[in-house]
Amino acid sequence: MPKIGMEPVRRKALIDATISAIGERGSLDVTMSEIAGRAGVSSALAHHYFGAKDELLFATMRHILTELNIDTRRALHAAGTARERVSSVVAVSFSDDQFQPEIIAAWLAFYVEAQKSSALRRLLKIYARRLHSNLMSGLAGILPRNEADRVAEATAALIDGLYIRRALKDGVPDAATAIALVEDYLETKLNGRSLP
Amino acid sequence: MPKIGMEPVRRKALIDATISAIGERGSLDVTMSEIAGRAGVSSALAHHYFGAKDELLFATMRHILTELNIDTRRALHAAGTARERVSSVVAVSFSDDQFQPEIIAAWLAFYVEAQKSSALRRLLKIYARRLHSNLMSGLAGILPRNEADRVAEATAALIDGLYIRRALKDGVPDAATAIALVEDYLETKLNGRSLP
Amino acid sequence: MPKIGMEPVRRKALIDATISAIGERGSLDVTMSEIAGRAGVSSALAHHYFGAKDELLFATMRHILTELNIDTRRALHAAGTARERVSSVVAVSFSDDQFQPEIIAAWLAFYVEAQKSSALRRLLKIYARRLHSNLMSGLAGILPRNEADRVAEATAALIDGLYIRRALKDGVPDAATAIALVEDYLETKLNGRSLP
Amino acid sequence: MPKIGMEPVRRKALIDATISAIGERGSLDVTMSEIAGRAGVSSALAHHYFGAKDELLFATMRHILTELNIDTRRALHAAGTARERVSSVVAVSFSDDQFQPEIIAAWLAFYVEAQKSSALRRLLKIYARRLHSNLMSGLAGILPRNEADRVAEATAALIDGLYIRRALKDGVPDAATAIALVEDYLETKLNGRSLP
DNA sequence: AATGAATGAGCCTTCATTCAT
DNA sequence: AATGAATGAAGGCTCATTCAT
Repeated sequence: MPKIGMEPVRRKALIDATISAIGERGSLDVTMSEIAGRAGVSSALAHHYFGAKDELLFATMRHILTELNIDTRRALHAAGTARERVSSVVAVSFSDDQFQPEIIAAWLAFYVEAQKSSALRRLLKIYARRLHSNLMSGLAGILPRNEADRVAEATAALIDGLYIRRALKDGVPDAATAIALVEDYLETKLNGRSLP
Repeated sequence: MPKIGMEPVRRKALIDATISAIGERGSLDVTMSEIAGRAGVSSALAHHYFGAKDELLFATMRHILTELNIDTRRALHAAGTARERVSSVVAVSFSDDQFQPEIIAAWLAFYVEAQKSSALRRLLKIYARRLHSNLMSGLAGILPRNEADRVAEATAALIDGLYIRRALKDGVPDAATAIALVEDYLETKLNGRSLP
Repeated sequence: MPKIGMEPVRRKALIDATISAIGERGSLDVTMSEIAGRAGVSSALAHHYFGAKDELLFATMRHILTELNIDTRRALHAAGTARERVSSVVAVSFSDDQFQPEIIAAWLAFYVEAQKSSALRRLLKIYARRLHSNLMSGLAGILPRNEADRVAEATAALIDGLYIRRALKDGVPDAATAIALVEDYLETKLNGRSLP
Repeated sequence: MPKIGMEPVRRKALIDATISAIGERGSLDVTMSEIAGRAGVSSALAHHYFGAKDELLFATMRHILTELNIDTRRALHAAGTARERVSSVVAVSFSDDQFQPEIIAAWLAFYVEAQKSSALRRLLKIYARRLHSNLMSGLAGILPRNEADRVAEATAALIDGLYIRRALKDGVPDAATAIALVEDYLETKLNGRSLP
């Protein structure tokens, strides 16, 4: 077997391993050895490719955000009406790819870490801004700007809130229930409304 | 004067120190020495009173929850109508005592830690249940049980979501805006409704 | 046995251990564990008292310099004439306490480390300045300022040079020979001279 | 073009890179990667040609010594009288090629490393012996053997001492001053002397 | 001839925890 | 009631070195 061009393979494996490790431990308190072990390589190699733990974590968060963004783009593209745009954004947030224990745990852990790391904070702010603007891309066609803004804000908070509650595990809303809750809110707010 | 009856004083000081340390660092990654230092005692003493770091953290979370509960009890007691009961629960969540950076950071950090510690998880579930039942104590007088349940669920998620978004700091909703968002949601859902 | 007031004891033990470790290895490439082990404590304790390896090394160098300075002070105090002052400075440099393998090796190693550490460099410069001024305290009474300065410079270089050559071990000048060489130089330069 | 006969080119490049790396860092604590990088090759290649770091360092020291020896040979060849021979040896030691920060730092670093490595120690002893015999090749024509030996010893120590002091940088003797100091010493010792 | 890939070993450092006083 | 003394255990990171290509 040729051993060339391994870099992208290893990077991907390490990021995946990071997600699963964080998911299992439920926090960023995972060792580089643990991560490297899951990826089937030595911890030295993880350092070789990412320089430091911080950077591996950062790359992982960025990866998650990128995936979310890709999914969202795709969903928005498939949406027809403004109303559908809004729903599709919500739907992606609770899709099987996103709303799974490991990703949720990672998400939460990164929120905490963001308190210390300005790089991570920046990343999460980008996510927040994107979510808002994605929601607005639909809401702006239905409600007056002002109101649309407020509804987008609330919807985003609702999504994050459902994520955090999901983290408590057992008993709490599954994806379907979560979506229903958000849609119910949207329905109430948008009911009978539509810009002329 | 003999130094007698210091225990409650030290416990309180250590818990306060824990909150402020967590608030400043933004995570539970604070050392026992750091906490003890803030409380003006040796780390050995912290162990003497709490046994282990876990237990100090646990006691701290319980303290925060207890405070929240006391505030809520008081607010509910002062509320007249069912509608007021709902609003008072929301108001307490965003009161000056609760919605401050240190407490928010601690809150978030505990959510993450709860993934590992079942004791903490239990505590947070109690909080979730209490919040739900407090909201229900008002909503049940206005909406049919089923619907009330759903609104309570959404309201709780909304509150938590606003907390988490506040953690990203700058620019994000202050207490007044946060309350307005929740109240707006409630208004829409309860508008014109009232059990006969 | 009471275990209080150990700090000065441990600091001393650790510094001594550092000197002997450096002396044996012949360089600063000694591990904290090695040093701590020689001092009969854990490496964690070494960090507890000195914070970091750098600081332990720095403290060690300072210790050596301080000892040298004390010895020199004492010798100068005992010296009668200006000529005797010069000789006493030289004598101390090659005294049993200073001119021993361990100290010489440490000395040399610190010179190298000084290239990287400005703190150490400062320390060694202080040593150089002190040596010069100590020599001058005698020479100034014998030669005109200009010439005295030059002789002091050469004497200092000679001393350092003999140290470095001693580091190569076996065969090379022992203390007596070293002193003889320096004194021979001084004799030639000072012969028949004395300020009126 | 086939890349043939690269060996000598690479060896030279690696040795030069080693000197400059050591000179910059001020110690032998340079990584193989750093050295290889400076030479524009991979660290694996450095191992390919030199086997191990030790050997690269050894080869580097030998290179420096060889250069010094060549320069000295040439200078001695050009010298007419015995007195000139002595001066030419001194002059080479402080020539632009030798008395430059990088070389001085390397020199010093190697002295330290020699404590551990007997191979290096042997090398430095050869240097010491050569320096002595080169000086003697002049002094023996002027002073009786005994005295000549002593003066050679002192001169060598003086040279090394001036090197070490130069390592402390700023303010300390430049080449001209260094030479003046040594020549002044020689002048005093040789003044009016000459073997019949 | 040359290198990317990979690792084992080791070091500094941190920290919760214990214990004697 | 309180603390200084002390440590074991563990983690991040570095680096010389090897190997397959």
